[in-house]
Amino acid sequence: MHGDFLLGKKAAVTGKRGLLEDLVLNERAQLVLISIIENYIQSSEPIGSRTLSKSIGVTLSPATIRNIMSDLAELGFLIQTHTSAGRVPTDKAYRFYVNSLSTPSSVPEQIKQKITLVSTEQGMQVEGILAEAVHLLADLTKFACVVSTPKASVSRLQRIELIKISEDRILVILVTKAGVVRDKIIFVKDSHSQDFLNSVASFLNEKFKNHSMQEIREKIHQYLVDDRNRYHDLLAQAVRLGKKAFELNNPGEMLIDGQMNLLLDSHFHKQSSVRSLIEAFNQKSEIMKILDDSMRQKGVHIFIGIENDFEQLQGCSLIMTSYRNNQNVLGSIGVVGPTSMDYKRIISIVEYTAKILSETITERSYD
Amino acid sequence: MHGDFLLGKKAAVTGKRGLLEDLVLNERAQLVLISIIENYIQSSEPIGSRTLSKSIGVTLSPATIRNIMSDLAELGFLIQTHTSAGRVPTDKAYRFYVNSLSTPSSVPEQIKQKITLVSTEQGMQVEGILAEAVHLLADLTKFACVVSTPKASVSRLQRIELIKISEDRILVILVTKAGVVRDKIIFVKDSHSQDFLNSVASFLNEKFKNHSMQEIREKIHQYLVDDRNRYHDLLAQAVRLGKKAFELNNPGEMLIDGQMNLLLDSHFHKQSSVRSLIEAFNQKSEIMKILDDSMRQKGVHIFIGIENDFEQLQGCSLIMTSYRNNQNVLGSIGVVGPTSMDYKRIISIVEYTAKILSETITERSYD
DNA sequence: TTTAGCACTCATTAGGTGGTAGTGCTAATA
DNA sequence: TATTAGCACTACCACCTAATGAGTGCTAAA
Repeated sequence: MHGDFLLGKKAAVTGKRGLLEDLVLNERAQLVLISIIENYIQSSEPIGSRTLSKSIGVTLSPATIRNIMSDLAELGFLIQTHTSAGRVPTDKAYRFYVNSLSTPSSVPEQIKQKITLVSTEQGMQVEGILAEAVHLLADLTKFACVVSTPKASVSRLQRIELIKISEDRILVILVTKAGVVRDKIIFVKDSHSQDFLNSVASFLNEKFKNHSMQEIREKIHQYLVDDRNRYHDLLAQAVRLGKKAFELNNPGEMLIDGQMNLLLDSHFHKQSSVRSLIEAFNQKSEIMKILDDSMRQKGVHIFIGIENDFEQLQGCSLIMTSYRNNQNVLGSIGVVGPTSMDYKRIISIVEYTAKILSETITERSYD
Repeated sequence: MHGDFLLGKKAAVTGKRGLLEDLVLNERAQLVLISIIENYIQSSEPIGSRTLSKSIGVTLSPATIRNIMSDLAELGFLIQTHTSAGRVPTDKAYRFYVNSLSTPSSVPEQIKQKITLVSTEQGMQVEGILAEAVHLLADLTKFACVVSTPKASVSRLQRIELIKISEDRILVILVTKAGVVRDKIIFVKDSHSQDFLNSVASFLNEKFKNHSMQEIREKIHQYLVDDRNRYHDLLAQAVRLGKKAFELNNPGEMLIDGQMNLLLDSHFHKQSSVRSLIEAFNQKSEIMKILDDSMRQKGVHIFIGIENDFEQLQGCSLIMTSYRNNQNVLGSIGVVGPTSMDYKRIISIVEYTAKILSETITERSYD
């Protein structure tokens, strides 16, 4: 066998197309591979040597290309759906392709103009802004898009308010630094006066402003186990109410838009079963995990095919990135599409949308 | 022609199957029609005379049935997809069928047990409860389901609260009688003290408790045009803030669940284009209209095929009903499915779910 | 190292066949 | 008169077949 000839000399590695890490292909092989991928992204038909030899810039006979393709297949970049069909890029090929996109392409001015969020003008809350952003993204990409709402546990307290609305119910309002307002109702056994609630609230505000919900919960727990506080009545009551008020009842949520887009995407039907997709979207928790993961890392995060851990989504690629305010990373936003998506375009759109979203939310923040 | 023989004598009209209004079919024709419909609902295959002659209770030869079918077709209850195919019910037939379902069938105990809302236990707000209800409904019916959130304009004020969260921002909390909490942030030019906001809030509470948002807006408008109030500073300020606070910024919303279910329904692919469905769900406003309409009427509301005004949904049937608290109708909930759905079953499930939802929300109300 | 040529594979398409489920019509029957 | 049996006819469907064409791998020549 002579598949070795693709293994580039050092010269190849320093070629124009920035090669990364362990992938070593000579320049011509790269050209062919990228050409196949870009063709396939456009047509979603298997690419044959003859077709390629025409569309590729360099003059190479179909036979030569066949040799190269054959070797690329052997290295796991291409597969055939059947003998005598053209070749189709594998996940590995897309990974190579995405890595080779060194300079992120900028968003066309025309699309930039479309990426604006008008919900702020209508005095909408953070959730409303996120809903608009994810809808916009779905509209531009024509794929399914997801966004996670700011995590309650990491967000820091700007203000808490307790409002008596009936004898046994207290409305708790939490405003976080990020400008998110959460309300919930807690039920109490004995009635409290509004005055009392006010002093509890101001105690909690004073004590916990700027602390994260997580921290607050821990501190309250401390108070509760600390015996000495039992004797101070107001404090004890305040802490007890505070415990209820800060109890996590809002598991991080996510918004989905454009699921249906996937189903009429021609690229899509060829590779993934509709049924598993539906299951995937019904079981939000798994997608949440992926969103959470990409919150922790900077920049755009790309999962191609099997690279994500969620089996039902392994026929898809995910492009995720985080959004933030001045101070903190708040959540992430991204798209779910076929592995044969137009990465260049989608990545740039996701990136730019997240940027606009971040700016919009920063305006709303109290940091 | 002898199609006339289906036109029932008066005797037929008083037959067991309750016939409504203008539809006059003799008993045997009804039996055949209903039999066809029920067969088709089950199999979603065109029904032929031979098949029917076996499955139907009465002994009728295929030839006789053919005669009846031919006449039913002439009257617009059946169509053929092509010569020599069996017959398929039209919208008119389903309408007849639904009307003939005089006694609403009860929900099987087994399903009743599944229809429970657990979100209340987790201290969730009304929106959370609605989300759970619509998800449940989608799960049970395997169709797409929608629910409209309580209309802001008709809901009545329980309590308003104004909270200063920064120099130029005030958080407005509105609690309605139905237990819905709405928050929004308003921006103001000059800073107000919290004490001032408190007196404004208590003024507004006193003045407007139990009034609908719509009424409140009108009254505020009155105040503003009434010159005399201008000289009373507190009042004038309060009214100005109140105007901002009560401004409608929350257009009635709706939640959708289970859209994807439609796409793998076998009945469905046969009749409606996926594309128009997707458009339908992207353009929520039209579905909102239908939900609004069915809020105004009592009981379950059924739109079969072309009976709804929204072109994109005319391949579907909609089953809608309202939910309420003790005092008011709040919104509506329902399903969107193929015209050949199992009406008996779906109607009863929608009805029962709405009942449970109403009970759950009533518990949350302040009426 | 590249290319031309050739034999081969396999999906897709079009045409043809028999079987089947359905119809409408007519004439016989109860 | 209402019902039924019988028959000719239609159209879909599943199956086969042959032809087409895009693609491959291999080999030998340039």
